[in-house]
Amino acid sequence: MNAQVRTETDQEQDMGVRKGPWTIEEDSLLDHYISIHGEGHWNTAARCAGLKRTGKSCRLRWLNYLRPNVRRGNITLQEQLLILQLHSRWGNRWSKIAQQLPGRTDNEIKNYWRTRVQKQAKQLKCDVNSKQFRDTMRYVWIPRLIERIRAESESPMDQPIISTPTYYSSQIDIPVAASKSGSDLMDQNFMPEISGISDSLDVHVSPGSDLTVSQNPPCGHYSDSMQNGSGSYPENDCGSWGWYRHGMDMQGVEQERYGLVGGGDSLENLWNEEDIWFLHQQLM
DNA sequence: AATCTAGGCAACCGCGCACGA
DNA sequence: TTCGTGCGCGGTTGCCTAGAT
Repeated sequence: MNAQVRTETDQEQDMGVRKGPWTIEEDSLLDHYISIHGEGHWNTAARCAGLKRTGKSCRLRWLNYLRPNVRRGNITLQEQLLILQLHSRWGNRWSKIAQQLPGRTDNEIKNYWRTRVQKQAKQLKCDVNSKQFRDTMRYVWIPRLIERIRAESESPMDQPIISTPTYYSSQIDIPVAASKSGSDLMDQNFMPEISGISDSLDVHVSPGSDLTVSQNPPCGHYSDSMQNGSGSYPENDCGSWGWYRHGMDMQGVEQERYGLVGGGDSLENLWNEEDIWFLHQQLM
């Protein structure tokens, strides 16, 4: 390293900047400072609050932990569903996705994705960006989640114990309250029979898990028609499922079988705006 | 009971953007 | 226009813990 180019890290070390887990005292100092001066100006906050932390570290601690109304743990089915859908639309735009999940942080959603979703991709022996994985998510997991949401709404006594009661108020009864069954959350025009598709994918979801695949076909088992393309689908503004607009067979099949018309991106329409808006309202 | 391993999560790092001087 | 600073974001790392052996 050029001796004259001092990095931020070098300077932090000189200043005795603390790293690692936050202590209760540090939390208290930061919380107290922000309660008086408000958010922002993180470097100033770190300095004036008497914290030997970087502004970045203070900001992160506040946003991910100290901030009021931060929800922790227990990603709900509805939230999982929304995450899957929004990720399909926006890709790894974690902060943008987090904005649609009140109380959730981008970090938490990112961790959820990496630990739960990517784990499933690993079990499938394929990449999260592969067509197989996307199809599995679309045709198996999302319908499965919707079914579970519907099942829970129909038998509220079976609902799991929730850590944040205010969130799980009666309004969580999504399908009933909005005259939409769980499956209605998915635009039927875009959902072929789940069984048929999942059979063709040779993928089965374990009944008791959210995103658990019980049979793991290597990607090579995937039918040629489903593997049309390179296997990598660069993300675009229309979502990480942008591959769908590239003349994939499934699009033609769906259009033929379900009468898709119009020039819209069929994955964009996997859920319509109303569905996404409605789910979002349930989470507010 | 001790050790190993994998999962989950908090925190850090580096990059890029916005903005003001 | 350039430079410095602050901030936000996505990617990565490393620690802690629970379960398996």
